[in-house]
Amino acid sequence: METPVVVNLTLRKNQVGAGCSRMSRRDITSFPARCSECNLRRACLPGGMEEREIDCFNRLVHTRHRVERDESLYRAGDTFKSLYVVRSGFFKTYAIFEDGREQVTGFQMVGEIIGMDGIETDTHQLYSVALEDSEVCVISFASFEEVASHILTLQHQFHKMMSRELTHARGMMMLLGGMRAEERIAAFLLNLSHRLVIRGYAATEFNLRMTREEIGSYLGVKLETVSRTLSKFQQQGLISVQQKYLKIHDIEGLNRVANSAALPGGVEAVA
Amino acid sequence: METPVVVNLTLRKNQVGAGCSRMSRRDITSFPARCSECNLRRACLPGGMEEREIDCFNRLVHTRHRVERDESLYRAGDTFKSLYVVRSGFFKTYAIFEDGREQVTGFQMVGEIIGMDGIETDTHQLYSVALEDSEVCVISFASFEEVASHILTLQHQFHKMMSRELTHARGMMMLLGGMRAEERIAAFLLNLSHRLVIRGYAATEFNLRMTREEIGSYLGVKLETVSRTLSKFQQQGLISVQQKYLKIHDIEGLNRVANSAALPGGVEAVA
DNA sequence: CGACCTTTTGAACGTATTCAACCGATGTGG
DNA sequence: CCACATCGGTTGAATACGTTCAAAAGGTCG
Repeated sequence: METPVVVNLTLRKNQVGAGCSRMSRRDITSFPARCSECNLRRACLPGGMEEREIDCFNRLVHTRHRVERDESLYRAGDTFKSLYVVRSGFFKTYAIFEDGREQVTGFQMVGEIIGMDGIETDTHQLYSVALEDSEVCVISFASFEEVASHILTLQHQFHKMMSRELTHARGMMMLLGGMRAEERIAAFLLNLSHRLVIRGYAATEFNLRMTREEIGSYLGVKLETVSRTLSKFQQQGLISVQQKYLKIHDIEGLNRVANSAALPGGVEAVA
Repeated sequence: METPVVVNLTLRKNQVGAGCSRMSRRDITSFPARCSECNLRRACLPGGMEEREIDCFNRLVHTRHRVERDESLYRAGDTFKSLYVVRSGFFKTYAIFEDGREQVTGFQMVGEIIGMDGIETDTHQLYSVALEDSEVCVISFASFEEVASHILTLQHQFHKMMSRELTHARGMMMLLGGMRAEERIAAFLLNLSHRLVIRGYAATEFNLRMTREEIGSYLGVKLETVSRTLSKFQQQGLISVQQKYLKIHDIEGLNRVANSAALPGGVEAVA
């Protein structure tokens, strides 16, 4: 990476207007709240850093960014410049097969990082789209690497986050390679619930932000199978669903369904 | 990572004898050939580094290590201390479900890195086993991070390698989530072939180092399906197989089978 | 309100799994 | 060195799971 370390406020400036659903310039709100005051700081990149270091890191976060529902954060083929941390809202990433089929590769909620798919080739491999009105913090990757080389904690934290991505991907490989439809869907619900709990939300009651088709695409089953399975879980009294609204009645029961082929490391590692 | 940067020559010393197939001390050959003279250097971690930097990096590689067929390089639960680069031979990594089932998560050949599954938690998540007599270079990760903070090229190269791991894992997610058995197996063969070519081996003729069961586990199908599919490919004149020996007759034909659901980025990204 | 999209549910179908038998290669011990 | 046990691989037949096709209901948004 030869890029000089300069502040890049005009993020993706050449791409505005390239597509109908791209981010437009007015969305850029210059200067976010400070990282040291952000309540996501523990889970975010500065995790484990000292006050002084966080201030230093803070300089990397040039912009906060609004992304409306159905807007792209980036697209496959876009030049990779930045990582994004979800500050509010909900995203999906997906890839497109040559034959046009779309496969969801992940859902990201508050505090999670988006954009690592661009690091290898300096070009994004995936599409990232907001599933609801959202906000992200934008971190210039070149600057980030520069700073990380001065702050070992940060470097290590980043390696851990990439490693966590890998763990997650591996969990998905195991889910897709070794679990049946019911198990996958149970694991998926438990994972969602788990991630919500961590963020202080209710564990057993939430709105699905994605469609059945997106869930199915992510889990490697058809949307009809998702629908049928959710109905079945409802009949069994494990959950209740009406459209996007989902309530888990028997988290232990779901665990039993998922755990008939459970992964070591539990729910975090899956889906 | 609070670990002080010290040379750790007595790699995994407390674990010798813990299991029957562990590496034993006599396997440690102190000091390998120099990285700058290694013909893997381009593809390996020092990729893109200058002569001077490579020398610096070279100091990280404390030991070369023999691992015999069926021996573990590490096991899930082991403390993570080092990354390993395959210098010769062939490995598989796998995870074990709670119910005892084993799932292969990857095959590694010459020049590929093993061990990143330990970074997140400082504990290995996977098992790594040699499928034939092999040799690895051992890189202390703490020292590595230290050095990487001084050599931006190295840091960036490492980020790229982790990112490549992610790309690969994502490719597998797509393969497992979106392809049918025939497609998976075709993609797998093409991927093997591709990786061999890169390393200067014949593209169309090689010995499978793994069993049908391991292939199946990796691809999310049963061993019988692997066997049947290989037989079918043979009948179609695409390949010929006898036991482990495999010859590809029609690489384009295989491509067509795999490409009925091809991934963007081609064969590299898959399997 | 009407058009469209998402979801649900049913029935027929197809692919991969399961169960089982058999073959061949490999390796060990008498 | 051969006999035998074991492991890996192949192949067939029955089964099960998830898909596909189809129709209709429920929501959402202009």
